[in-house]
Amino acid sequence: MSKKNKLLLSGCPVAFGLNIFGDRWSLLIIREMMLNGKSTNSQFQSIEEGIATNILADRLRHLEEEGVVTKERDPDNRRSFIYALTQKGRALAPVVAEIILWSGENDERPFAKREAFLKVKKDREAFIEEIKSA
Amino acid sequence: MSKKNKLLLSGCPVAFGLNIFGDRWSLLIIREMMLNGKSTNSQFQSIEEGIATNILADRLRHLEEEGVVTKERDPDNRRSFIYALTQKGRALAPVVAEIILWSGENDERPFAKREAFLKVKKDREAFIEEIKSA
DNA sequence: AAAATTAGCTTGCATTATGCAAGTAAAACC
DNA sequence: GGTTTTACTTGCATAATGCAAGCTAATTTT
Repeated sequence: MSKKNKLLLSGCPVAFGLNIFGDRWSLLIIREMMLNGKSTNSQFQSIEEGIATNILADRLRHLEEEGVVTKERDPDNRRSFIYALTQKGRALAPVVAEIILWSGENDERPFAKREAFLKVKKDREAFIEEIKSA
Repeated sequence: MSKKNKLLLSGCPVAFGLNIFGDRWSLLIIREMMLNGKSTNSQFQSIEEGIATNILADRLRHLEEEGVVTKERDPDNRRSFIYALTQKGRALAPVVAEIILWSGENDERPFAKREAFLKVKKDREAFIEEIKSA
């Protein structure tokens, strides 16, 4: 999402959001933080869908620039950085929750993972609250 | 979204959704159908952000293949096609609603359009119901 | 204290997606 | 019958993504 195209200039809220997380990877990185407790570059590199290291670096930089995540040295291992969701980033929990709900209702593939779906479906508010108060 | 990459094979619900609407344009097309009553190729071509005609054709084809929209001849103008959201497509209303809410809370640009945000914020359920029962 | 390893990148290059302008075909209008 | 409308497709330029290798700093190992 390094392009400065017209999406930026339309005042539309959908376009605004897409400019920040509307690409192939950003929401997957955010998913890892929200659902799987990942927080470092190397942990993100191991995400199942396989993100290239240059793209990962670009997306983390972008999310940081947009105020969705923070980047800080890990005090216990100073060659590592810890990425964490900001309040603005945690506020994306309802978006992630609704995507999970929609996909859970529509994904008929036998290998579809339903754990997250069942959790959100059981108690959407608890799921969101858990992330927001993290 | 014509790529057959690993996102398809991860059983993750977030990845499943992204494969269907996680690109720069699909949700904008869906937005036009949900919010602005647009339904034909030429109407989509006039969306403010400016989509190329080949990309538009590709995305409409993909959304149709995924069962999000239907494509039918306009009986009143047989050179035109009418695209309409399926039940599966209308079920994306909560996703769109949450993106609008998040953006509305975070978009500080002076030219940000707040109409949709205010509407969803005032009564999220009514907004969703209006789309689902359309 | 050197050597090896870990972590987080960057770089160069191939592949793929996107964007733009022009063109095509069928239907409708005059 | 000629022009316009509608929905595309095509060819080509530009940009994004993916892949493998390389680099630097911090840490661990020997």
